[in-house]
Amino acid sequence: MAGDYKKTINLPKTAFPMAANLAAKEPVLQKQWETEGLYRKIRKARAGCPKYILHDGPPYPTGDLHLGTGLNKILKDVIVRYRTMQGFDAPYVPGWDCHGLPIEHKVLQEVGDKAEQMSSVEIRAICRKYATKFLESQKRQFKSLGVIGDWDNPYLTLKPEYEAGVLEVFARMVDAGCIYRSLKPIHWCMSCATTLAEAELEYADVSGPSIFVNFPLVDDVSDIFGLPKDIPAHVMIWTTTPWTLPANLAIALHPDFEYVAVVYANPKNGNKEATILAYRLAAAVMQQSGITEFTEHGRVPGKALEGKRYRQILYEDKVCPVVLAKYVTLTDGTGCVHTAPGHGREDFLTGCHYALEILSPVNEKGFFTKDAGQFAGLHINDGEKPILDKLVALGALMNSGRSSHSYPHCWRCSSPVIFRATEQWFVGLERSELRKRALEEIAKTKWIPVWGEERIRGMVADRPDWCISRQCDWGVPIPAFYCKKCGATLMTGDTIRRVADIVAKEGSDAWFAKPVEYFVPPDAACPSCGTKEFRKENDIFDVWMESGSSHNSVCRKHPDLAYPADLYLEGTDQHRGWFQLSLLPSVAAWGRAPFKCVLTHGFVVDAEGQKMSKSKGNFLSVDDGVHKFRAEILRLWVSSLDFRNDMSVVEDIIKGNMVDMYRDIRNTFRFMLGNLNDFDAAKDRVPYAEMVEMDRWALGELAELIRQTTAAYEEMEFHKATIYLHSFCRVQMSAFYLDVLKDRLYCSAPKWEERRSAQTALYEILDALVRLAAPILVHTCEEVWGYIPQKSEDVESVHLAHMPKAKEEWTDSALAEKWEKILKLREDVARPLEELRAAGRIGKSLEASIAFHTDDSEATALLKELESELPEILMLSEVRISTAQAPQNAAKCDSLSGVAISASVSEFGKCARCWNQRESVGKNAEHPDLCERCVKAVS
RNA sequence: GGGCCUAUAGCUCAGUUGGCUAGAGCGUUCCCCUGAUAAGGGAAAGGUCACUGGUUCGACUCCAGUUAGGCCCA
Repeated sequence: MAGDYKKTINLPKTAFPMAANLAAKEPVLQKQWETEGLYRKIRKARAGCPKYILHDGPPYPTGDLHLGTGLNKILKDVIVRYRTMQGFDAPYVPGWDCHGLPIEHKVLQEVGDKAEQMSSVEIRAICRKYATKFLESQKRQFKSLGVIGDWDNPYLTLKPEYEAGVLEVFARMVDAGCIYRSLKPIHWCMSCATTLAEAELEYADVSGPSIFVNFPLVDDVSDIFGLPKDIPAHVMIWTTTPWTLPANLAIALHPDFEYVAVVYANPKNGNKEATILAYRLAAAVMQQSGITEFTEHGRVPGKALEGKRYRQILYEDKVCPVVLAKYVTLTDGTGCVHTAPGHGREDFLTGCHYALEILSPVNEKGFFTKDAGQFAGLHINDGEKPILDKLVALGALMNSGRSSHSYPHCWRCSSPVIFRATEQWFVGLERSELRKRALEEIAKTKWIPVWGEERIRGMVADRPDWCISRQCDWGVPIPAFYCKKCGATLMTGDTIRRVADIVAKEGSDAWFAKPVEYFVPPDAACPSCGTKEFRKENDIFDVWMESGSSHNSVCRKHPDLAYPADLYLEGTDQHRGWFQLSLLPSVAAWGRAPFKCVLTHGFVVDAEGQKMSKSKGNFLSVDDGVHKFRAEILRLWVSSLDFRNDMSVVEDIIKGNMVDMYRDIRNTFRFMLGNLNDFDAAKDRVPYAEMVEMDRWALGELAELIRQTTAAYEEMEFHKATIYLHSFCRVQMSAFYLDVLKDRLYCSAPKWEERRSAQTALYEILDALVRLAAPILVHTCEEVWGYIPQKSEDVESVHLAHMPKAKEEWTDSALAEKWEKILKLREDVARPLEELRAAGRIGKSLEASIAFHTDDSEATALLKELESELPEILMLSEVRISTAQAPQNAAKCDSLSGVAISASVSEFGKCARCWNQRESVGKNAEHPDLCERCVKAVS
């Protein structure tokens, strides 16, 4: 009876469940790793090994954790685990960037009006609480992704020792001469009374005035343009910020553009006058100003007008120069640019070039100062009208309208920001050749992808000096002292280190809580006037200075880490952010880049490729991702993408493709585990040379997989590693090798050599596969590891194990070549079988018989050589080779020229045990329903 | 507006120095198996290589531009 024979075959047996049940299993494994202290065990196991330092870029602990931040951590985790398994000591110390405006802003909002009465120390305490709360939430989410690291001891920029490390870097930068204090126009929020970094600006379209103003020339230009001497000449400018006109100190022309003098009758008084503007814009501007009758005179390049003086129209006795600047364009305005060095970045540069005053007659709340003369005391928003009125009265306002353009706003209070010159601390890019040295370090660093180098190079080459002052409370103080008498600055490397020592013990709160005497060296005197009384600096550091000092506070200080780091890995937005602002302090303080290699990834975007944001409603947090897909699926998804591009989240795709992909890999593991159930690697292993050829082929494929996958990990091309792993499970294993192997595994007697041969191959494959996949499928591979009967490496966790190495003997190119042909042949055979199946004549391929028809001697020779193996390999009842004419319906054989294939229903009896249809069935008297092999197997 | 980047089947990716009919896996459709079974196997359909020009005997590949999207900056 068939039922009886079923008991005699070796069906796979394993407790490894088919259903992953990740929702339940992931937290259990994560908890287990935590309680068993896996991270510490790994450190211990790899102690003394070469280090591989991936230095974590600190996220900001506020709001929901973006899935992209989770993706970043997953990528880091894959790298850390891979390096660990390659035998490196690869510690991972995660960190958080805890200070800064966003938290302070939120806290101040929550506290409300009471904030006015609170001290800095009190506000900072609330900020600390806020940061800690979100940090813990983010930590939990990162851990839920299966990311391993020193979660119990992360680095936090708010810890005293971290803060002291920032000051140490700063002290060295001061020693190196890179730090200076200067008046400089910077983005300023009038309502918050603070400077703003670029990152703290939000651009929005605003509608504002758009005016054209004539400034009367003092110097004579009649010869240049061929004008009558008696006509007063002007230069016409255009501006959308009339309130900056009191600060006007120059008018900039492009040196090469052509300028003309236009003569017309002033509509206000009918007087004939001339004004200069760019030739290409002249007619349009005049017509726009409602002047239809005018004549153009001369045509000279801007450089011909350099140094000509004009009168600052708002002030009787002020004379300013015409200057040249290459940033002047002809897209808007007149080609003559109103220049206020105290109110614009380019204006400032031009001002520096021409040694103009950095005039900024506006105070911190936005009111004109006495330097604005008649406008003093007015708020700039209220000053617009008086200014325009005066221009009208003077007949200088040629045109006045409104225009809409993009304008920066404070991210904190959303009010429009201005450029205002104030005293600030700067990192000077030209000091101590910082820019040059930074560029050299960029060239020495490996950038992945390569265009990252071009990107950051451009940014560093063009960036202005770095303003590191912030007028806030939540941060590390800039440890400067000012003489109470003369205002001179006292700040040296040594005074800073003195503060750093105090901060290391007491935290930066001390600066806000203790009097200045606590910090100033006992005998310090003002370098300028000798006074011994000082006041403390109120400004704190830009947070980038803090996170940019992590190379010192973390890499140099942490016992597990090292400087420089092997790798920084963040999104490509950090070329301007953390990468650059870590590079500058590191180069200034220690003379080299803090990293050897920088890897960047794209962003997580929605299904349409649009960026995810809360306002669009397409935002996904890490928690959302884990709940929807589970960490393991998310990890597989992240690993399957080419992360150099943006990655779009399509929920159905992740749920469909990734879950299917996961299942393929999981079931491959399960099949192998089930069939190794009775295999004792110590006793039953078959030496390579004695293995069945197909099993040797499988090991050859495994060797290739190990090579390819390892190379992909090495190049950090995880999507390739993932494809190789999946494709191996799916194509080489499930669709072919494992399918064919079933007969041998199930139907041989348990101890037969050919069965042990197959098991040997399966054992090696399982052993290698589980490690190759472990950096990605951290939970599943750990689960599999627990089911492997005799591990080749006696460690409790797969994450303590090493990456597999292909044995040299496994690679047999002649064998691989031969089997490549066989696999092609298999595809050719499948088509005629499909026809039989469609006709309802066979079900499984074992019921069919195949005949190769050929008169080609080469093909015949090859087929003859394979004849005896082919029934097993192709899972057929019988394979015949015929030199007779092929029948009409024979199928073409693509892989062998001159060969046709015909399929027919086998006439042999079906073995009741192995279900093969073999000639030998019925030949044995004792077991008339068995084939020859099965007779042996049951005897 | 400027710098950098991306664009190949429904999805994720290959496509070497320009060279036969552009590949793979997944998904889809149909079929088989029921001894991996909420598994497994097979077959088929699917692409104007974003678009437009140019260079070339020949372009997915090189060049220019356009469109869409991303990051950074104004």
